[in-house]
Amino acid sequence: MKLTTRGRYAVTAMLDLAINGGKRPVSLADISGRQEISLSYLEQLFAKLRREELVTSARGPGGGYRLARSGAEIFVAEIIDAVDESVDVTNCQGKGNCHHGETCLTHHLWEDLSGQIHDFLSQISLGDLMEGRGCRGSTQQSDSVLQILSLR
Amino acid sequence: MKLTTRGRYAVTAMLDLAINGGKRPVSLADISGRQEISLSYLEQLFAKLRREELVTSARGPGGGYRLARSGAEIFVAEIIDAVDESVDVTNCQGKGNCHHGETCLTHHLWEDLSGQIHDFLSQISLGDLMEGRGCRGSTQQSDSVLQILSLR
DNA sequence: CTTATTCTTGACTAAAATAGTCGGGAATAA
DNA sequence: TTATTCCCGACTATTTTAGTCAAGAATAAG
Repeated sequence: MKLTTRGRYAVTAMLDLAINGGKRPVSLADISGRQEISLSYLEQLFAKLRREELVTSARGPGGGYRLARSGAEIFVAEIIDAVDESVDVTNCQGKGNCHHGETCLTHHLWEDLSGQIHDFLSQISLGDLMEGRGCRGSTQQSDSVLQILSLR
Repeated sequence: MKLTTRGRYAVTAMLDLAINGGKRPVSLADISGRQEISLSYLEQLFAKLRREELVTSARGPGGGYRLARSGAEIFVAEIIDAVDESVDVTNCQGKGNCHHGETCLTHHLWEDLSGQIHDFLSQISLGDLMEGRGCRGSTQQSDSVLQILSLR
């Protein structure tokens, strides 16, 4: 698992879709306008999201994308995995050129950290994010996400 | 906090220093040879590590670098912070262009995740890594790191 | 004192990843 | 029939990462 701004874009876009997608699908043009992400870039991202069956698409006027499942069943980790290619395993793994143990040890460190990040993001669904805090207005909101995210 | 291969290089190099550094300082040429990291690249990294006072240097023949503190007192998070410039805060923060709350929410998500990663890596010292598993030979080792890293 | 060693610094280059663009097409609802 | 929207591949620009190069300062060892 890799964490880049691409993953952020994807999660933001999916969250937009979860919030603004009711009965009608949501067009990428709408998401692009609201989230200020380049339309063509969104197209690239959603091609991957569709391949991973996180969204379904409908062409033509009034078309767009829908979540393939409910927001409560789509987790942040899935979204990131869909758009960010997996990390290339470095140095010692496979090649056997592990000189003194150090390389291998740090390798395990990164692998495990990566696992922890994955676990963390696998617990958070789009539904959780939707219930959480907004940006404008009140500072009161449901505690569900705040607990998970340990936001103050 | 950012996680890149640069951080991996730095931790690997520091671990090499922790293991091979006894009374005498360790030259970058040695680390370069053992860890197969470009000497000049190491120089750049150690310039930053020195600025953050994680290592001390000695010039001249027999010179090199030493850990500024004992390995038990130097944590992985410090090393990564020293070499990887802090992440640029994206979109909604500061600018106030937070359209519907979504942007802001994901922003918090990333911030909190970043905090969790930082906490995780702040608990692991070079000393912990040294006590852990090597690459060659036996699969038996002390449990200290294994517990922290939850390696099998 | 001389010299080889090693850090120190800054500028530069190469390669890779990321972000974004462009154009042509296919499906389809209005 | 047409405007809308997804679909797809190739292309470009920008940024980051990794690595190079060269000149110089400190210093231990001979």
